Amino acid sequence: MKGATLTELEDEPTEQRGVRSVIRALNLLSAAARGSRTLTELAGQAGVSLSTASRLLATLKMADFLEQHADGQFFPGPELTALLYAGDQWSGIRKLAGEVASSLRDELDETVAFFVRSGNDRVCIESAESRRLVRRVCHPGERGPVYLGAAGKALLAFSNAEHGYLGLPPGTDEFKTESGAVRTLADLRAECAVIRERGMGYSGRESTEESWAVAAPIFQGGLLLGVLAVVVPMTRSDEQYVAKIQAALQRAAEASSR
Amino acid sequence: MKGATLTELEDEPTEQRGVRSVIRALNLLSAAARGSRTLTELAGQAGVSLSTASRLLATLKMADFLEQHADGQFFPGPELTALLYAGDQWSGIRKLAGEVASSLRDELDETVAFFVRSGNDRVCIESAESRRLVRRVCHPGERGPVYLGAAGKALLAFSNAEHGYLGLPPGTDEFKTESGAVRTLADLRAECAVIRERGMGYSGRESTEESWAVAAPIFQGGLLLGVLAVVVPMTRSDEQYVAKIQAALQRAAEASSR
DNA sequence: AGTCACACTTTCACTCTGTGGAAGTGCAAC
DNA sequence: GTTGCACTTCCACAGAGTGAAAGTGTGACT
Repeated sequence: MKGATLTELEDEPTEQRGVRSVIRALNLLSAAARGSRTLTELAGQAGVSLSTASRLLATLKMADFLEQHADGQFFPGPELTALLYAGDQWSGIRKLAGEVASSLRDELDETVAFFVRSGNDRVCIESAESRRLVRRVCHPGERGPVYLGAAGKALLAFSNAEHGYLGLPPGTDEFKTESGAVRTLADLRAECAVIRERGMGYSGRESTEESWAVAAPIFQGGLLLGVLAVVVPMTRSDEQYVAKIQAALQRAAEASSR
Repeated sequence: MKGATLTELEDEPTEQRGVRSVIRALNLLSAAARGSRTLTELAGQAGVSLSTASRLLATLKMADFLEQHADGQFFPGPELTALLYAGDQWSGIRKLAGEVASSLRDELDETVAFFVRSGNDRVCIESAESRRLVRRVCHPGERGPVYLGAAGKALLAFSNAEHGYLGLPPGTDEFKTESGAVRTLADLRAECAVIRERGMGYSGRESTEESWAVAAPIFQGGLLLGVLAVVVPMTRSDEQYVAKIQAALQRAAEASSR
């Protein structure tokens, strides 16, 4: 859960702790933008006392980052909307992403998602969901470190590395996958090389225990726009099936690159 | 300028003043999302001392709302991207909006924008810019009160008024247009009636001195999604031209309503 | 009508957080 | 070398932000 991660910033023992009231307010804002509505719910998510939440929410409301309907519920406000759309670097890509994703979904009936790199995270900006009873969902806004999962590693492998290198926190050279496996920076480099060679990223049980994924880059004029990923529950993971999906993904990705 | 309006919250003499550090942080965030990059610039825009700005920006960075490149410049961070795509109430609409806007732009070679209502503001979420030398620009994220301009008034006129009535601050019954003209609440009601009758909003020198606009509603299943607006510099405002644009807009809006 | 439960707001005294001036750092230009 | 600039860190102090508790309002159940 995301709330937890952010909240941790508050009681980070060593190093800088940031401005407390600001961190709390941002937590509340995130929670509201992700669908929490009532004061109590928001306060809970952000781990803040009711009175404090009330005060901070009032501030966010004054600044037009949130609005409050007559029944007391909080919703994203106009300034937040404006901010998000003003800063959106991907508006152009998204249309393409949506089309590719849903046509591939129709072909495979598996969830297909489009990821871009933002800072050191991979963020899903568009997805088309499988219609099967057992499915891996992946909603726009899903976010995680670039160095985990097929999509993230593909973003790393095919980017021209203008960003801070490989996205690991400075000084780190080991990290864990969701299943507990330990990877080193050298592993990661090696994986990226393999991915570049194969033209496609693959991962199993990495960002989620129960699913695997393949991800292929989409280029436009030699520039990496993002990656197209097929995410599948572990319950469907036999060899031929994986091969079939890889082939379809390859085709789709190449068709939409220019 | 927007910065000023938000900053005013800080030294509002009477009534609640909100949590100071939060307001300042939000100012910095707005400024960054709107294109300010360096510490000094951001601090200036938000009216905050350098040391404070530095501390608050560090906090925003820790929370992933901003990221900072190697050269020190600040950019919107992954959490903002995630929020944009996670909470987006308009994701479905936006695709449609983009298509309609750019095809109408191609037809008229005037800037076409798509507005939705968020709180008591109209916000541009998509636009296609005229290619003429003299043009009115309108970027996604542009925001203003609902009761000003063709787009805003069209949003008012065709909505089912579920929102707080007409969007004027409670107790107000007069307001000024950009050109200084004074309007009353009664005027506004009357205008809305006319707009409903004509099926289209019109305004001249209202949200900007130097341009006029027409705006038509887009419905989906009887529900107002937003309005499509053509915004044109005053330098092109003869009668036939206005009529031509109105006709084209009407056609486009009806074609994309269902 | 009366009681209870719940969701939220306001108050207030205390404390610890956030503040801004000044000093420090690092870099690029001259 | 020296100067100027952009930014960061330090620190003592003031007052901003905090949370417990009391207050308000609403809706449900009896």
